Amino acid sequence: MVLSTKYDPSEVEDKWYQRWMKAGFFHSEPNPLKQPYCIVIPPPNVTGVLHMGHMLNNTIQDILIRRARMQGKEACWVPGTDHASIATEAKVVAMLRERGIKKSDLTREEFLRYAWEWRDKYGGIILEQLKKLGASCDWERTKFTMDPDYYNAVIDVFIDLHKKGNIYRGVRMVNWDPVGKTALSDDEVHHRDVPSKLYYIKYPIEGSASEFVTIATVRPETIMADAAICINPNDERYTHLLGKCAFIPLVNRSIPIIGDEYVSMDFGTGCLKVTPAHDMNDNELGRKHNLEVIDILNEDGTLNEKAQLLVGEDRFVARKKIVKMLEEKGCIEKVEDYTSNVGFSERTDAVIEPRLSLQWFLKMKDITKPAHKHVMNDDIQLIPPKFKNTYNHWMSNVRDWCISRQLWWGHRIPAWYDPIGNTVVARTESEAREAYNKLWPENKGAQLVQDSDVMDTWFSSWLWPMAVFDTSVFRGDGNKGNADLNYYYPTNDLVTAPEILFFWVARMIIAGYEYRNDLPFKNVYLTGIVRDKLGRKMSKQLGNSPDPLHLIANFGADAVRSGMLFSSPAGNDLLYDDKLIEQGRNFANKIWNAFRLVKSWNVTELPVPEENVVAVKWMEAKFNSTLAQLDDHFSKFRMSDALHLVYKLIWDDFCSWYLEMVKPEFGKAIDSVSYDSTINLFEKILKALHPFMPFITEELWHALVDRDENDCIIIASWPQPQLVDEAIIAESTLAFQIITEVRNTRNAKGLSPKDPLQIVVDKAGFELIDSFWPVVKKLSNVNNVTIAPGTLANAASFIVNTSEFFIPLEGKIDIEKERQEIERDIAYQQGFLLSVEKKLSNEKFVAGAPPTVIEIERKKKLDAETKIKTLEEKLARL
RNA sequence: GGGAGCUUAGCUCAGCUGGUUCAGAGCAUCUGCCUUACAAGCAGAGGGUCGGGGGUUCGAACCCCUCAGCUCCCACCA
Repeated sequence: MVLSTKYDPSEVEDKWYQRWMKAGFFHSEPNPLKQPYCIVIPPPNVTGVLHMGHMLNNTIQDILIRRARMQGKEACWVPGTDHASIATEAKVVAMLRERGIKKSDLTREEFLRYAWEWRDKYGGIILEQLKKLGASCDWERTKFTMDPDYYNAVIDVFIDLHKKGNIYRGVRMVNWDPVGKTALSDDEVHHRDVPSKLYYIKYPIEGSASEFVTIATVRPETIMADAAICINPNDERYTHLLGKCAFIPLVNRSIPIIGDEYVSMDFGTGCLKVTPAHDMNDNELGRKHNLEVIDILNEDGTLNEKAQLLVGEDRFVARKKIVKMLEEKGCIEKVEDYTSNVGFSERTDAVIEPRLSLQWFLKMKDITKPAHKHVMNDDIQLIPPKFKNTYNHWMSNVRDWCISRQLWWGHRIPAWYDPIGNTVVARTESEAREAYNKLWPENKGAQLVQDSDVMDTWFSSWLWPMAVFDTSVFRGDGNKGNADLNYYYPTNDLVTAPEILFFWVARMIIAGYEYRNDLPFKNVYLTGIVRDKLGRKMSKQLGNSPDPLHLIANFGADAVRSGMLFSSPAGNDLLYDDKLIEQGRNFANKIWNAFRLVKSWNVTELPVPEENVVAVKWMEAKFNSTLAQLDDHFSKFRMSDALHLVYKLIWDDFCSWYLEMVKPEFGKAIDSVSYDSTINLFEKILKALHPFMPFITEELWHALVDRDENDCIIIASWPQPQLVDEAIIAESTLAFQIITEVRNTRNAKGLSPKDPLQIVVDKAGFELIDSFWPVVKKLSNVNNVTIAPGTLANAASFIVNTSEFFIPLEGKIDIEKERQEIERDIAYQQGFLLSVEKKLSNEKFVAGAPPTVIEIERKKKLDAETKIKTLEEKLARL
């Protein structure tokens, strides 16, 4: 069999993914004999396509799941998608527009039919892409937040929380998108600095013809909605106006002049026009001072009748026109250039209008308490822990959650209204009718209309860790849940992005305590954002995001997975560079070639060479030591460090050292004992690597040894930690130093690696490594080690651990160069010695430092003295 | 404005309780090698006053103060 020198992942990856699926390795069922280990996927938007953020996030989840599976746990990774009401509705609207259909021409039912059609066609794409990455999700459990049972669960929650008095309907300021005609959550609003103007407008004071008060505003078109003028009560310039009234220019409506410390004295004129209907802060102020709310804008951003002026004009057109009108009236004192921070809709890019709107809200104050507490006391751990502070800050200042959205795609609010504004909340129209008739028997027969809004997407995804298993526990009827829920919940780890810590993570914790009185997961691993190598966020506009599927096609999923992880500490952003993926590919290739080497060996019954005995013992020790560190890294979610460890184990320890130690000479066979040991070690290493690089490890697992097709590494048992032979590792360090020194000597003297050399050393030096001599001889091509006291002339020499080693080299020594090197060494050692002596002669150090530290310093001193002595002798010889 | 965090090699970052695993890793760079597993490789090497200043301590990358720069989150002053 001829194997290519390059590893080709393309066939291998699809082949194994299919076999794993066929064998059902991803599927999990409750098993009382096994410990459950469960992750619920952060459900990607149904509209989504895989981007680099998903790649990182899901790679980490897959690593955790695969390792847990190998550890013998009942590993269950539940996949699914989120209906993402705003994003999906936007895509459907866009699709309809392309077909020449306007949303406004459709009925709700017609629109939803298109929406489902769309989701049936495109909704599964992202999950298929995850398969390419190797994600070992339990696809039989795939869930969608608008599956019928999930849909009903969301309705149940609304009804239950309403019954408990936690959901109410109220007039509140929301971020209004006048183009999308919908309320947006704060995260759907992006702020940008835009150049604008600050207009100074004069309001005449009532009862004093010549007196004015001047306010500064960027929104002159809203003056008709003013309810007051506010000054700071400490501002002596204006205190005399308190209690008086002023006229709004053009419309000549009288408004009171009030005082509040909210107003800053040094901004603008120190006088603020208060417009409760069109500004968040003014709204607060208005509520505080009981001001009238005058809403002069329509839902599309045009002025309405209440404005009296410019009715029907768009707000920005109105702004220009009103400025002109004010100028004509002489009401503008001056206009300044100004940069204001304006909110834009993430979806339509329209300027956000703070707007009063009748919305449904969830009271957050009480319901958040357990969620707050259990993160602060570490029942739920955030990783990295710095996010605890952020979480605390947010949970201490929660606002009520606006849960209604003016969209059609989503869970429709189960509220019905009669023509005079009475409201009933119920699961179905007939239940609503029944309830209504009971409450208002006198209105029996009145027309009931269901609220046309749907709920915020997060109001469904906050149930995710429970609802993926059981959607029947949200009715508040004491249902304790099914076997799945009781087995898998609480889940173990959640892997997600920090930017949705509040929108999603916190709310799942809230829902978990509300409906299960238990945490939804124990650990929250917050990944960083994937940026380009210049540190910019990846975005479509910049075109700086590579297509993950292309990367997988070009480099293989294993390379992409490991490449991403090479540089991704928890919570830190990842600066993506193709170099990382190349490194991953090179790594796969390295393993492949190690396999090719081992596979090329002829095995026969031979005596085991001395160096192989040492090599196997050493590699075992190295493996066990690495495994212990690996398990430690995993326990702390240090995934990148864990990978680096395995990388080093394979590349340095296994390939560079171990295989070179046992590798038979060209054309010669290997003994069966060494071969079996090598296979055994290789298998263990593949296991340790499998969570990171599932495909190549599975391929080699089968290529290395003939196995049954279903005897797979994916279900093989994770290696057991064993006692580490520290002595052999310590000895190897010295042996490797000697080998390196010999190689260096060769380099320096221009000697071919093919020419064998000799080493002469005294007894103490020889005994330094004892069992490793055969290894040293093989790896540095030394054919003879002689024990002789004293020094050797005409030889290169080096010092390892205070012993001097000589390599006889007739006529190859450059005396002047040697002298310089030795003198430099001596100078360094003397400086070092001086600092140690200084430390040791410091009485306070000797008195204060722990004995072990002093002992170490004493040894340093002794070693330095010995080295200096050796070096001086060497110098004298020249 | 409120909060959090960062600053260590050319780049990306480790460095856990102050002391030999303390100045590290990977990548990049340089030198020499197409040596029968691997040039996607092998063998080596160089490179840092741990952001500046001050302090605590026998001892500081690590603790405290201070200055400078950067990043993120929240609220955003009309």
